[in-house]
Amino acid sequence: MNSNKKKSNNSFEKLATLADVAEQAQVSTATVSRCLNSPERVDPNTRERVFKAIDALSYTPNFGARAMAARRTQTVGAVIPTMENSIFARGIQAFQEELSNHGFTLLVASSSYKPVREEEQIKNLIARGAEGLLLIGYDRNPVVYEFLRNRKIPVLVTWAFDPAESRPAIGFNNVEAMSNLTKKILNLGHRKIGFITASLQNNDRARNRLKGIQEAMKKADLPEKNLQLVQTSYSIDNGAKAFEKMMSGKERPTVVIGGNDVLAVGALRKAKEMGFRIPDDLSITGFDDIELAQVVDPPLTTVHVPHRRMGTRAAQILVSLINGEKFEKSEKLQTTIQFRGTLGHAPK
Amino acid sequence: MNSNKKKSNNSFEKLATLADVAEQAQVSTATVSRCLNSPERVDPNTRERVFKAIDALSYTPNFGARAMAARRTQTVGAVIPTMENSIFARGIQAFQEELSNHGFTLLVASSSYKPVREEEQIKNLIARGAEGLLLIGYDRNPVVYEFLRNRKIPVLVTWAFDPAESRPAIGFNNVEAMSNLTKKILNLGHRKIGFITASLQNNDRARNRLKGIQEAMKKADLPEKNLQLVQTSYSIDNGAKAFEKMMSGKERPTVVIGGNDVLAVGALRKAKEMGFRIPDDLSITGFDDIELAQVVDPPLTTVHVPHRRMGTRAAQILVSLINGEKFEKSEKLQTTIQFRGTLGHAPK
DNA sequence: AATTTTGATGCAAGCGCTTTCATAGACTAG
DNA sequence: CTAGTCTATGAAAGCGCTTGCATCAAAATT
Repeated sequence: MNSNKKKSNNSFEKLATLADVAEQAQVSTATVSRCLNSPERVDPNTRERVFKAIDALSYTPNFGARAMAARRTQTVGAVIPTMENSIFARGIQAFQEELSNHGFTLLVASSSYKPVREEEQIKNLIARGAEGLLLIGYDRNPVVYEFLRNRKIPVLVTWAFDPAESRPAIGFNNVEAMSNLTKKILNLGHRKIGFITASLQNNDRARNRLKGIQEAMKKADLPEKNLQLVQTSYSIDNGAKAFEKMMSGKERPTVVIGGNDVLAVGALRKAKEMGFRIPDDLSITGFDDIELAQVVDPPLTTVHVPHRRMGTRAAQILVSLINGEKFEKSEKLQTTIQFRGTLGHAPK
Repeated sequence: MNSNKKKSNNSFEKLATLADVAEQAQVSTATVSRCLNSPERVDPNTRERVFKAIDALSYTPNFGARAMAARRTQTVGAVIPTMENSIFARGIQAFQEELSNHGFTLLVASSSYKPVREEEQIKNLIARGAEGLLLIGYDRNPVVYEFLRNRKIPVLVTWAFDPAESRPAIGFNNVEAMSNLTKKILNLGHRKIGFITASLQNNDRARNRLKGIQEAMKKADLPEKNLQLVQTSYSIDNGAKAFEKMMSGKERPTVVIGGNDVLAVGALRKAKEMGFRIPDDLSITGFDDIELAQVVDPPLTTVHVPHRRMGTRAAQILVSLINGEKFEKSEKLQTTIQFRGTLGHAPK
């Protein structure tokens, strides 16, 4: 054989590395690296040679090596409860767009609403070099927060805003949002309310939405027993089942509040199947205002959440957190009630 | 100060590394590494000491370093056109579940239906160590395939199956699926067909669906002009707009085929707004059978795709491809027509 | 013309891990 | 009792990159 250096540049038994590019372009690895990271610092002629070599070898930098040497990754992580429905999709999309405006890449993972899974995913994202984390809601094992604090990873909570909590957050006040909706509902004469919610455990958002309903009812002097509760997990079918269960009792509510649009839409479907005329016989409301809400019939009255604004702002805040800037106080976004066709007066 | 070794184990100015754990546990880094990767090969007592140290230091392995040293990542990448609606969600979910059964982690990225963006994301995933790639549909710049071949990264195409293509794929035959649907439609007496589709450029799936319609029409001796086409991008609102445009001509179709459920649902919404009774005045069909299809009113007749099966099988195939096994021939999954309420006889 | 400044490049030390090979002690078998 | 076999561990060589520092030639300044 010939030289005992690297194998000939023409065969691909190994992936091309920086060193291969350097050799091919007759420069040092340092120069190649500079071509990639601060091209203005290298002579145009050299630069051209280098890029030619890069092309010729189909070279791509190895992210792991780069991250290790440079000790930064320009990556942030987000773990959301689910990707199956679009509850989080629009917000995350905006988050990611804004992130890339700042030169960051997003890694998303989902937890299936399971705390254990969330913890795994958080560790995974950290291991992969996430320099900051976006998490949904406040509720999680304190040791997770402690761990993150130890590792000095900035965390931003979103999809919730709780004035009683001190950690950085951007979101809406779930208590308030639901309380406002409930007031409207009560104004329409409803006195018996059904609430289909996700499990209240490990879910401050669900709990606070419930709290919002309860507060509004209390203010209207309605006893607690006028509120019926069904807990289930988020899916259209589960919403339908929960609705059926709720309506099988003798004390039927005149309005069913869905913990989110997915549950509400399930309830709506089942309600129509069961022959209810909406909203004359029964009212139904949702939460989130995802696309789904507009296309069902009648279109769903729901709490509108400014998804995109939340995502964009979250990105800005997280980036500044990563850059070591102090974040003075959490930001509250306003929700509004989106009246469509499923909320009406209580029937006689 | 004291020793000039690493700083004291109690302060967190740097993140804990393998070496720190080793020092704290009084073993070599090799042993710590073995504790993590093949615990059975280290003495139980030692092991316990090591894990205690790991806990004490909140240590997490650095993925980049590990990947570099071990030269494998147990990671696969997928780039899907969009996360905004749930077209791909169920399939990807199943894909990911099956992947994790095999000890692999999934990295997902989205391209927003833009080839350039897809290319970036592919490179990004490769840089991050993806050992295999799941891509949607066949259509993409040959240099991308060439690049991937050079890097010896197995690629599996999905959401499509084309007997004329040779690369590994698992999916359904878009021509056939749409042709079957069109036959049913023609049997119901429809002669003027509208098709709302995503852009046909860079999208073999959309093109093949069109081809399916055309073939069926040809077989029924219908002239091409009986097919009206509107191209738009995937969103409910665009579906609605496209529908409006299509109906503004004088030669109105009696059936509107949506290139997917999202477009169909948009068309359905607008149709109802415009006063059409569905399916008496006009029929509408979709493609994909996502949750959306069940909850609109009337529920959407659509082409059912076995999302979960496709995802699961894709994972199995990709893993075996990564393990160097040969993949004999691509797999075709069967679609079915899901009759619901939006397809009826052509009006008089 | 002598000196300083500037710009382009190379050298080499790590970044945090895995893994091969060597070693030492504890057992087993002859 | 000695040679051979295991088992548990450690030493050290990278994996592919970035970057501080050194170097050197050319340009700018005196």
